[in-house]
This record gives sequence, structure tokens and C-alpha cells, in this order.
Amino acid sequence: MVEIRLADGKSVSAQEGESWQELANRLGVPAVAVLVDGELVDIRNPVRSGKDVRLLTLDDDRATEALRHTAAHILAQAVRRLYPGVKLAIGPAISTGFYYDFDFPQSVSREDLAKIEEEMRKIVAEDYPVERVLLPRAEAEELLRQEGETYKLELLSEIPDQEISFYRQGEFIDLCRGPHLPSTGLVKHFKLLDLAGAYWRGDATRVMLTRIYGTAFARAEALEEFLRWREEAKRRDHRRLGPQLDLFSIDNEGIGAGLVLWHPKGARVRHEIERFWKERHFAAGYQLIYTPHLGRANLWQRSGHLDFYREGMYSPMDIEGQEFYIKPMNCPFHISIYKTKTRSYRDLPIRYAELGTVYRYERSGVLHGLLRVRGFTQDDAHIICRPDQVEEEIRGVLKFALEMLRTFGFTEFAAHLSTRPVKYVGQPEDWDRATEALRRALEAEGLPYDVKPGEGAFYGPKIDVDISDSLNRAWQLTTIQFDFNLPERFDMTYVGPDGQPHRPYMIHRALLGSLERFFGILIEHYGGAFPPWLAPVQAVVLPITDAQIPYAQQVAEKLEEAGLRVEAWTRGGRSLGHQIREAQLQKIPYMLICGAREAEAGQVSLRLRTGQDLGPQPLEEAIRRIRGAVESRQTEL
RNA sequence: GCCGGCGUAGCUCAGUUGGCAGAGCGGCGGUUUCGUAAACCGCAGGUCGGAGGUUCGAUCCCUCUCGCCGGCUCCA
Repeated sequence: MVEIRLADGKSVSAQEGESWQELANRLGVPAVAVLVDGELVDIRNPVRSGKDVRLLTLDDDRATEALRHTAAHILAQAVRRLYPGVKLAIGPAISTGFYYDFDFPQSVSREDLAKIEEEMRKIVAEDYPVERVLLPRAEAEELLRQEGETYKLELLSEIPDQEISFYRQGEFIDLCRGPHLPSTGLVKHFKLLDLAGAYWRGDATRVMLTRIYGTAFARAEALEEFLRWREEAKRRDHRRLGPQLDLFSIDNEGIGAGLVLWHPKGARVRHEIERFWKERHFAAGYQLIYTPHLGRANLWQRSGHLDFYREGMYSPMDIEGQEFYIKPMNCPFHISIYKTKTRSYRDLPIRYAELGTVYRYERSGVLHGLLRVRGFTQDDAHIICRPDQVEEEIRGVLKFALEMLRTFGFTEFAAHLSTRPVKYVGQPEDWDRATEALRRALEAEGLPYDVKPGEGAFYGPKIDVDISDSLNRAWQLTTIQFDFNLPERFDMTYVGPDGQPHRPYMIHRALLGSLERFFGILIEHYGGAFPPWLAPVQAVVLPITDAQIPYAQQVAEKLEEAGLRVEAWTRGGRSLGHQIREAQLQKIPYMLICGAREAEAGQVSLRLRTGQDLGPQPLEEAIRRIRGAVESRQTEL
């Protein structure tokens, strides 16, 4: 007998060898999968004891993974029917749906997706039961060999088990771990989305397969919502909004891929970001520094970059017989400043901050608007401190980071703590102290985090903070990393109370990541409609007829005197509706409308970007409102 | 880099089964002076991404090249 404790606290007992399906039937639950102590399990599997067992029905979000996995199999089955000779690779469920990788005998394009989807609908209508089949290893191998599934054979060779699980639906059978839904008829709401190349096992030295992406949901509304979400993401794409709002451009042919041109409006946003960033850094005890873009080969030799980071660096240039490299990182320069004199324990902590522009080689195919570029400015800083200061410093940085991100309108965070990998430098005691400091800082801030064991860099443990944007997409921004490598390599020291040299701790951190990437994320988060303090143009003055042009100019001057970024649209000949539409498309937060009545009374009619009409009011009142929103750096108008 | 798709006016896009290159928006000139998301008329604007080839003739077909978009393990 097996004792099973259900989520509602009740316990049930089941026969040894009984399946979850039989148990669910006995309890009258229309379950399609099971969650046993947090692990998704196939409903056909034999029962096992568990402390927290949930029988999942189709509409349970936690069953979605099984639903999508089954959808992937239906895709593979359809492709098999339509393209004899195709070989199957892998087809998992992913966070946004599922995919399946194929080796097609012929080339397949997007236009073929409709045909494949149609075949999938037939398979759903045919409603095959999905059976789990356990085969002895030899038989499994024989089956795959018969089918010519060379990729599956490779996967099989890596499975240690002697009994191999397959899933069968109709004429289709696939090597698969599961779990799956009980039948294909349950996959009602799905759509194929995309087609792309993907290396077998993600390895660029191996063959290129064709990957078909799709998604599936239990409810039609959820699928529709997902498709709407995708459309919205497309609409907010910073690569579309950037040129549209005249924020930036990238001239691949004229200048080079991955190199960003900041137009006046984008540069204004950047300036406001930098201004705020510097103000806060000074307040937090950082010292601002500037360092060059080039450094001699021996610098990069000593830092180890030439040994470990060469593929990310550009070829050296020759200057009077000396090799120079353009910098991929700022650290060696910061360290060089530290080393210009003897440092006392009393001098620490030292916090050097720089908006440092670096250049890194990225393969052409991975470049992506502002999010992945070859030249970018890191909001970099290095904290050099004594062992007894580590904890306070880390807490300070984390708190500082969250404060800054909140000001930019991000409120949802998730952190990751990455610990010591197998290959590492430095002393284990240092690693432990550093890791503990990171952990305690996360707890002090009440930040939810997960631990990624062994995921730290070879030179130190780290915290990464992801934000989630207005479309619920996660972006990694802040990173706080210990470095036990460079202080050693550069022999950084401070003189302790004992008069002896000691090795300081060095913490490397970036809060926003890079200004380019952060700007791209901001554009998408706000859909180009920046909060007033960041908006390149904060207000626009619109004269209703040409007679109000002089008044509009006066109004604009008043706003300028109040320190606001304002445009007066005085070219004339445009209807109010036209001007409003224009201002709306440019996402200018405030529109000050001047007609004859307003000019007469020294008023303006205030319209917000949100479409809200606040009506006529004294000019001073409008200015007060706008200044208030700007100075408080609030996200609302 | 690799696989698939795509490059036509400043922008969004039509189009030609190989025969003088099209619209809307934007720009410019004029008319209109207008109350909360597009007034009206006219004009200019193109090496049809680039190079080579096939052809009487290429934006269209072929080859190469440059660039863009989607993607390149969330392990069966």
C-alpha cells in the first residue's frame, strides 16, 4: 500500500502498481497530470508516496507543460505524415509554448506552417489516446534504428536507464520522458508561430536543424490573450519605436553593425538617466572617474583578458610599435587608479564609478537593436574594501540598485545567487564569506531569490537581479560580483593597522547594465511614452489659429524659464486635431492648447497624453502640475 | 558564423507570369484660420540594397555580395 497525502490535507492509500489515472478515476477527479511534491508527473505512471500530491485538471496552469509537450508530439506526428523521411530531434515545452526540431529532407518555409497546423488539427480531431510504452533498451534501440531516427539514437545512448519510455499516439511513437496528456483530443487551442534554424544540441559545430515554434493553452481565451500580448510586444519593439520617435538609429552599412547613434531626443533621455545616476552615486559615496578607451597589450595580459576573454576583444592596433587593445571592460583602469598610491585601511571602502564605454565582439547574428550591441556604456563601479566591510557594502549596493530601478518604474524583481563553480580561483574561505554576504543582503532586502549552485564566474560569486517589465518580461539588469582574481593579478594591497600589506576585496557591479540596453528596455517598458522626467519633450504648446502664435511662444518661454523641455508649434496652418494627433504620436506627456479664450485670460487648456482633457486653467497652475510630476520623478502624469 | 524569410520614395506598403515605376503619410508651394487623434489643391522625390550574368530588353530569372528579421538546448 502506498500512502498519498493530497494537497487538501486528506490522505488516501493506493495499491502498489496502481496508476495515478486509476486513483484519479476512483476519486472522481478528471485529472490529466499529477504534481507530486512539486514535480510534474505523468498520469499513467504508477502511484508513489508523496507529502503534497495534486491531481491536475486540464485548466490548471501547472498542467500546461504536459499540454504543450503533447502539442509538440502532435506537431511531430503531423510533420511525419507530411514529410516522409524527416528525422526528429527534440521537442520540449518551453515557457511560451513548445517547439520541435526536425531534420527535413527538403527545405521548409513559413508558408508550410498553415499546412502543418491543418494536419495537427486532424490529429486532434482523431483524438488518439496517448500511451506510455516502456521498452527494454535493446528493443528501444532497434525501434529507433528501424525508423532511421539517428538523433533519437544519440539521445538514447545518453540515457542510463534500462527501461526506456516511449509515447505512442496513433501511428506515431516517440522516445520521450513525458509527461503527456491522456489524449490528443485535449489539445484544442494551439497555434504554430515561427520557424527558425537551430543547431543540433545548440552546438555550432553540428548540423543545423529546422525548429518549428508553437504555443498551446487549455482555454481559447488564454491563447488569444497570448497572441495579443505578442502583438503588443511587436508594437512596443524599440527597434520600431526608436526611429519612429527619432531616438536613435543604427547604420549598419555606413557605420557598422551594433554601433548606436543617439539622436538628440534619445541623447536627452540618456542625459537625464546619467544626471540622475551621477547625482545618486555621489550621494551614495561613489567617486566618479573617467578612463581611456584603449590600453596597452601588457595591461590586458596582466588582467588575464588576453588569455580568457580574447574572443570578445577586437584585434590590436599598432601605435608606434606597441600593441594597443580597445577595452572590453573597465576594471583594469579602475585598478590602475587604485594603485597610483599606497592605500591605508582607513581609506577603504573606495568606490569608483564610471559610465565606461566598452567594445566587445559579438557575432553578427546575435546583434539585436539596442539590446545586444558591440559598443556600449556600462554603468560600472568597483568597490574596494576590507573584509570586515564586505557585508555592509553588499547591502548598500543592493539597496541602492533597487531604489534606482524603482525610480525608473520597475517594481517587480527576482534575484539569483550564483555560487562557487568547480573551477575557481581564490580561497574557499573568501568565497564563503562573500557568498554569505550576498545571501544576507538578499534576505535583508526581502528580495525573493533562487540559488544557482556552481553558476558563479571562476573569479567570484554574484547576485543578478532581474526586473519584470510592463509586459511581464524578465530582463537581467543589476549584477553584483565579487572578484578574487584581479586583486591578485594586479597585486592590489592596503596597509592594515598592523603596518602590513593586505589584500582588499573587490566588488564589481553594474546597476542598469549598459545604457544602450537599459534604454531599449525602457522604451519597450513604456512603449515610448516616457514618464515626464525622462521625456525628451515634456510639453508642447499648440495654438488653435495663427492668431495665437505669439501667445504660444510666450507660454513656451514661461515653461522654459521653469526648467521644462518644451516645444511651441508655431509653423501655423495646422488644425488643432492635426497637432494633437502629432503630439500624441510623439508621446509628448503634456499638451498646452492656446485658443483665443486662453490668450485673453492668460490661461492654457491642458490635455494629457493619456487623452484626458483637464480644461482651461491659469498657466501657472499648469506649470506647477508639470514641474511637480517632473521633480518627483513620478511615472504618472 | 549558420538555417529560414526579406530588401521597391524619408516612413508604411502596392506592383510587374521580363516591356516607360505606384499609393498614402511625410517634405516643399499655395489656399484655408480651424476647440481636443489627420482641412483642401498642386509640386518635387527612385541606380526597385550592391556587383556580375542570361536576354532585343532585368526591379522581376540566375550567381555572388551587403544588410535586415526570426532563431541557434528552458536537455529525450
